[in-house]
Amino acid sequence: MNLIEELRWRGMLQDIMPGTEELLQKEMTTAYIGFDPTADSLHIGSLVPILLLLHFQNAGHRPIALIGGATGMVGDPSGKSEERNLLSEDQLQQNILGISTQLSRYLDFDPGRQNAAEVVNNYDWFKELSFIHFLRDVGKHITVNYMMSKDSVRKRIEGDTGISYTEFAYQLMQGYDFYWLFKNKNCKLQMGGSDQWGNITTGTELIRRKDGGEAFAFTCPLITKADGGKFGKTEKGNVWLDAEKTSPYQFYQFWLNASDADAEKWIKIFTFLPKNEIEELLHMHTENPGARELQRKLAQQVTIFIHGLEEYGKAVETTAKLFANQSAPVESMSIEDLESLEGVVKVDFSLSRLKEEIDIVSFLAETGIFPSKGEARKMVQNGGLSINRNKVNEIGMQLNEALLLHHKYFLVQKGKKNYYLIEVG
RNA sequence: GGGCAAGUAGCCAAGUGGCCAACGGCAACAGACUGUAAAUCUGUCCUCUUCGGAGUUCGGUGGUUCGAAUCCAUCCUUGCCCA
Repeated sequence: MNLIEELRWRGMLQDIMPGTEELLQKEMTTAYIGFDPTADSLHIGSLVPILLLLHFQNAGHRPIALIGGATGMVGDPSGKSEERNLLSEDQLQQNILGISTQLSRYLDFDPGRQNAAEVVNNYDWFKELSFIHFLRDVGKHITVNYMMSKDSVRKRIEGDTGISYTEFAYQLMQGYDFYWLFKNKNCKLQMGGSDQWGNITTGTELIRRKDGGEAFAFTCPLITKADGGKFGKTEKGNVWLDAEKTSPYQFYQFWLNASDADAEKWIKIFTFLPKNEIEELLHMHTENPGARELQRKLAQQVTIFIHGLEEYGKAVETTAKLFANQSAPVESMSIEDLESLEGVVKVDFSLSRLKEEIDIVSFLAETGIFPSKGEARKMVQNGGLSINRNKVNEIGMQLNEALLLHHKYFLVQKGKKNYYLIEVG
């Protein structure tokens, strides 16, 4: 299977320009994908582009990850129904740093390799480009009519929020990126999410008109959930690649909780498992979906890829302790079990405060598990709270030392899946 | 610069002087059912609360009124048309 066939099989190919496949057969090709510095860490939404670059590199081609230091200052209108707020320059600097560090972890930069990966920042070429030169060298080649026909622009023009000149010009900047890389890095291919198609084709158009050059592109479908929800969100917000923001345990849990339909698609996209192995897994899953082997494998592969084998091991262990035998009495958990729960939110609580006898609602608010007593109360009244595996049925329940596990801990559950370990001392 | 229209909770959206913390839908969270799944049903969903209430909201500011999301003035933002 060549690269394109493989990506097609994995469901990672949306649009592709004619000639792209031939190009990839013919020569070692350089391709790039852009990453927006909208936060100081990548989240799992950016995982797909990273994986694309890796597949690309594994197929013997040369990947470039572009960080949008310049374009991030402007804002991409694609997929946005409203004008965006600009990030401060300080914030951007921080984000660029965070993201480039992360990217370097996942791609192979070994200079001994002929197709070693590279990270570039488009600020490096935009900082020297004056507005006048940009207008003369870039703007002159693309008509407004052409720019307006792009989906991202047209939606905003037809909608009732409008689009600023700044965001309108965004596609020209991205187009220029492609042109610059084409000229300076012999980069002939751009990849990206399907929402980038319009921006990408502005680039190939610019290369053609300005230089008579031929450039190529393909895009990957945007990841969706079968139930129509947003991909990559949990009750805690985004799922980040940064272990500080989303612990490996929480990361593992995210994938483990994938629905059957999603897991079937995601196993192909988010793992590098070969076709025959995936087909076997899918078969097993159809036979017995309740075993959730597919979700387990998916979570395993992605967690190992992002956080490594060791962190994966801890995540599985924690999962086993918390979920394997949920009806077992909480006493079956040893003090070691509790102490080694990795990635579960841990909170310290004062023993003297506990000795005063504290009602459950105040306790939940004071530990920060809930932002206010009102919210804690609502959750308890909804039957959504357990302490040491016992559902709290009474709003006025008092906590005291006698209830501590191993004289030291409370295991608090918010809903079924969110655990907190409170250490009292 | 002139004319017209619009701005309501995370989003969409109803309300057009008191019965409005504001109909409805989506999203989100929890419960039941299950497989830590989906679908379905139920509850919660501005903030705080001693669960009796209290406080702050309907682009901003000022005003009319016993009383304003609703009326008036003015400013801001956005769209459409004209110059």
